[in-house]
Amino acid sequence: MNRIKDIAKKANVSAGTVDRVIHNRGGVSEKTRVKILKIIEENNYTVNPIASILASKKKFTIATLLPRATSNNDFWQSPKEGVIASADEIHSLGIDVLHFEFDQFRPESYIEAFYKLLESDPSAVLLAPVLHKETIEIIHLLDQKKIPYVTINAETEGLNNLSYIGQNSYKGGYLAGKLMNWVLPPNATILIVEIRKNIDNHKAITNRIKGFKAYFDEHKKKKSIQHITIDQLDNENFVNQSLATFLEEYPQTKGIFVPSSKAHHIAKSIQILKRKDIEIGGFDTTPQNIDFLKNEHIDFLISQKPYQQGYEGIKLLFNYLIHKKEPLKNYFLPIEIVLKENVDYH
Amino acid sequence: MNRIKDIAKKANVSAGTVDRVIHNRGGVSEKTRVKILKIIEENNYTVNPIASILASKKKFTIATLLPRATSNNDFWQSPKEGVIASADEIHSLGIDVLHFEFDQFRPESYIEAFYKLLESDPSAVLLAPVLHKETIEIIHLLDQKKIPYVTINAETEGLNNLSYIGQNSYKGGYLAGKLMNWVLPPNATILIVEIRKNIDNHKAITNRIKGFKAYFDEHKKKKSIQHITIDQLDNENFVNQSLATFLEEYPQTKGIFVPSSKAHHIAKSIQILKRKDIEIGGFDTTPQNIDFLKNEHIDFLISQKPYQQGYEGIKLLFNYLIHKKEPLKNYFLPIEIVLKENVDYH
DNA sequence: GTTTTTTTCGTGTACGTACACGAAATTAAT
DNA sequence: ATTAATTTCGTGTACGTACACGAAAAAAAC
Repeated sequence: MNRIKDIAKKANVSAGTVDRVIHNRGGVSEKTRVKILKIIEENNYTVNPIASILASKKKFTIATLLPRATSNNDFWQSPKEGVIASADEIHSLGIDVLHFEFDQFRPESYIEAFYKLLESDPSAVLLAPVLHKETIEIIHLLDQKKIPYVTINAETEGLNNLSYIGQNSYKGGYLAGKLMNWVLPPNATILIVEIRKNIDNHKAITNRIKGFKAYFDEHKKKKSIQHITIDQLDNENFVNQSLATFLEEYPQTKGIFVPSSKAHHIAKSIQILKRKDIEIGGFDTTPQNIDFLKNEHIDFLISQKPYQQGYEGIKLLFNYLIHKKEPLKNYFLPIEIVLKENVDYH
Repeated sequence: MNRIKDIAKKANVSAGTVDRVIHNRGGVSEKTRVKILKIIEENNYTVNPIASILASKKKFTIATLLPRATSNNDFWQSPKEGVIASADEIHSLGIDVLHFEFDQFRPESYIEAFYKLLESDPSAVLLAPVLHKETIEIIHLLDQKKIPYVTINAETEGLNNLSYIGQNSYKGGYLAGKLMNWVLPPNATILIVEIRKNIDNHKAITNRIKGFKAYFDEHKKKKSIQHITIDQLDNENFVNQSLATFLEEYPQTKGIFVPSSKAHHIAKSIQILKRKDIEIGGFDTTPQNIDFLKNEHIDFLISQKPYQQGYEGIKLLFNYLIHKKEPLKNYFLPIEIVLKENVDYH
């Protein structure tokens, strides 16, 4: 038996007093406080979290702020699923998780969702700061209210976030470089396809490209690396045209690196152009990407483990709120290589 | 409010009666039983596990039966760490996890540990049935006592296990085949190095080899694949000799596949023999293997995610015992590719 | 020394469920 | 109809902690 009662008896005080000491609620003389702490120490007593949660009326709520998944194919579906799975596990432990979503291409919807989130007065927040500028502008409201927050997916500097959970984008690109080098013959030309213009917020993509190039630099593989940017991804003809034009100009192109989750668009065009000799590598195992991985028009994908970002993020906040467990500042998730041969166990 | 009391009130019975229905403890007329079940359904009431655990005196214990890790470098260190981490998380929820270990090369120690485990009268068991024959002989004692058990790491047929958690070895070998093919020039000879003779229990290794060869068969890559078996791994000279002899006979050898966790021994010899042109692939990210991965004498490793095997195994049993959540029969963990470039985030 | 203020701490109830005990209701036996 | 046997169910207490309330003790003010 090692209950609050037992500690109390050993200290010749009541359970209430011990409780006050444990929770730093004051109203206890320094003398008895020290005595009780010593006895707690000696008996290495710890509160029974089960009883504690039951007795405590205070309900914790964690709010999440993530881009809305526009379809089941969307990248953002996965973090959401991870969040929900984690939330389910801790729901019975008195934690509620509220979801707030925004349109990642409409900054104003981000701000709007953020304010709604604030109104819910959460105990903690999980957010994906993909809109960098806006995040910097409003994040101080969380600091001000002393609401702890964890960021996922987008590494962002200058935040007082409790932790970041996600991938090291540079290393992800670097690994992509290695894989691309593996699958390509010597002296091939590589094309890097960027998708949107002026996306100041997608630092991750920039870092991936840096990492990708760094691999070739460091290994003295003198490959020609070209860039194009394709804006109108939804316009299939436009994509085909852009690629066809490029490939005419650079016939030695044997590899295409897509540093975003949109490799499947490129793979589709390459399929239409009947260029079986071109290897494609990209990021994120969305259903569409997986389709092209399976039919061998995409050679490799690198997963950011988005599900885990959501899952671990919620779990971390739970441990912080309930068990007062101080997390690390950064949790870099494994950089997972997904090929046709292992995608099914992914 | 959705408490047992509320359900009781709606059904015009007392909380005790509802409790009896929930736990199938009998002593309730069919009529009221059905009524209560209906009301529970309608209000989708679920017991509060917190209060339930607190009120329940019954303590669950999960026993584990795993090979002893002979050093921190040992493969079996990881599942153990996963088990411990998972056990820590649920300890406060009233679950104790007891560890039983054996020497995987002494079957009698396995039997001995098994009987000790039985004496502890666990609520459930997690075991790695690496000793196949012995497992088949004694596992019925668990069935007999109706103790549910989960197996990890070694896929074994003919067991009444609740679940299996581990890798699909065949697919692991198949993937290794693809990677080996990527890194090798055409027309290279490949050597498969088996480590111990007569290990009837390591079905996984056999399956990996099958998968490995299947890749080359299916892709019509006419590579010459040779085998050797090296017994005395600890005898470094012997290993060097064996490899040197083989390489003399087959000078075209450019790749070595080690379908076990012992690739580092081979890598060391190849390093000594100064054959930088030979690529090595193996399994399991033990510290020693990682060392050779980092110094580029091993090209790739495939991880079985041993930590997750332990972690998820305990978690699954917890959910089964406490939340009565029926698990799937098989949980095949991701087949993770580990290269020098992503090993640090592993 | 008395009263007032402040500090310190003990008591009691609540959290939601589990389960023992025994009372009430129903059914069976006479 | 009475008693006995059986079924059905209500009550009460326990699990260990949190926290409000207010009493007792100590300190301060007069």
